[in-house]
Amino acid sequence: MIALTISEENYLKALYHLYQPDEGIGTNAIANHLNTKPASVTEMLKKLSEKKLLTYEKYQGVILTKKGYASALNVVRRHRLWEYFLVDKLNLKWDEVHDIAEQLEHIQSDVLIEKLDMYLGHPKIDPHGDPIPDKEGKMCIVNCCCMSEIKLNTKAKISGVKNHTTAFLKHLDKIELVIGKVVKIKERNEFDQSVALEINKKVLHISKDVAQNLLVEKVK
Amino acid sequence: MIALTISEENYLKALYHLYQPDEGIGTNAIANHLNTKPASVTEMLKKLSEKKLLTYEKYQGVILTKKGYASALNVVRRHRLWEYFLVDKLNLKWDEVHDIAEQLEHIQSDVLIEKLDMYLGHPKIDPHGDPIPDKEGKMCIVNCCCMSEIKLNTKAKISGVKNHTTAFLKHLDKIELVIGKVVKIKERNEFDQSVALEINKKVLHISKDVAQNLLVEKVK
DNA sequence: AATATAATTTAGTTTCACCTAAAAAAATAT
DNA sequence: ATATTTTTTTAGGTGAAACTAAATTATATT
Repeated sequence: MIALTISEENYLKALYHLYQPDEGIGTNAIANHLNTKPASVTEMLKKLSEKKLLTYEKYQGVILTKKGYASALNVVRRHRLWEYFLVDKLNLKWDEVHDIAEQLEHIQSDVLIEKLDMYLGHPKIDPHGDPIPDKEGKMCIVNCCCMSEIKLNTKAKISGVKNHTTAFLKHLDKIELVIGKVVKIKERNEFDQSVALEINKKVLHISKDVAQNLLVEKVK
Repeated sequence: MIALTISEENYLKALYHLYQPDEGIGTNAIANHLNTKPASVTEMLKKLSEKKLLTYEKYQGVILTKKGYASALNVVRRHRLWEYFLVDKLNLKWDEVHDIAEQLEHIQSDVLIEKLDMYLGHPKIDPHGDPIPDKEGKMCIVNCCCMSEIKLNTKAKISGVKNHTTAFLKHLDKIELVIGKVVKIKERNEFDQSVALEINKKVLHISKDVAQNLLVEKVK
């Protein structure tokens, strides 16, 4: 594998996250995701295309190649392992780790990552409920769906978040909706799409915005 | 404190390491230390001088200001804490950690470093025997001197290395001269400045180059 | 003190990753 | 089908941090 710049890695990661089946990813979407401008994206796509990390044709949207996908997954792996480390070993809060992991993910050293993975005990899921790819890019399938799509009166376990912003994560802490908690969906309001949950006999009302960003797993 | 670029931090660190009392540091020395060219150094010195991190006047050599010194020490602190982490927690070998720590030292997050320091138990000495500055820049005085300057028949404990290259550290591993080992200086050869050591009744001959790069502490 | 050598600085380029403004292509609406 | 809007690309520029080559200043030697 050729060494990539931090920017290149960030583009690959963005493409990984923006991927939708049967859709090329647009310049605007990428620019938006990376807080940059479409013109800058076009340039970078040309470069990455020359490196065979993605297939790019003018105006056609972009798709990662096998090689590009593997590189992207590798960045994701590093990011999630570091997040796990920060929370599990250094006791940082789950809302504090994203920006730090954004930096740590770019440290170049395969040995480091292998040793870190070993030290952490080969974790499979990061603190936000996202799966951690292994060395070969394999990761467990998280059998989850969005809280706003689940049927009434089902029991479900909070298994992850879609939104990784500090604001959202802090809000979840405040209402004590942390990963692992088991809830029962009691009511969905037509008017504002808010949801009523039952947690240990108590009722908790959450807004549509919260429900839409929560991932849950059905529980028997 | 203003955020510095990786390059700026590397220059400050170089200046810290190159410091000699009553001497301005020359452009050539810096360029050499950073594997760059004197012309590039001049440019950077101007920039750092504008940021009040050092005092610079054309052709006069350069000296860190209080502010610059503090920033440099902070980089050194981060570097050494990460080295400690890599060896103590991840079980990397002491000759593998330098390049990785060179990258990790630039991660920007005060919280991270405080948590890391706490997690490691506030270590005072890194795996190469160098003192780790605390948050305020204070560090313990390592009362050591060069193996090639020590008197005959003194007992001494290996306490650090001057040379941090992989080649040197691997060599030390091979001859089992690791930090903490207690030796007695038995003989110094006029001819090649090589040194004979006694370690547990056995005799070990080390070259001038090894002796010059080993730091020792006298032992009663 | 004059000259040779070494160190340092200036001037002019390069590369990377970004930018703005304008042009071109594609998608959408009338 | 044409016009409008949106998306994407091109063209030209910027700042950071490096570079080379040439000029300048400092130091060392005779």
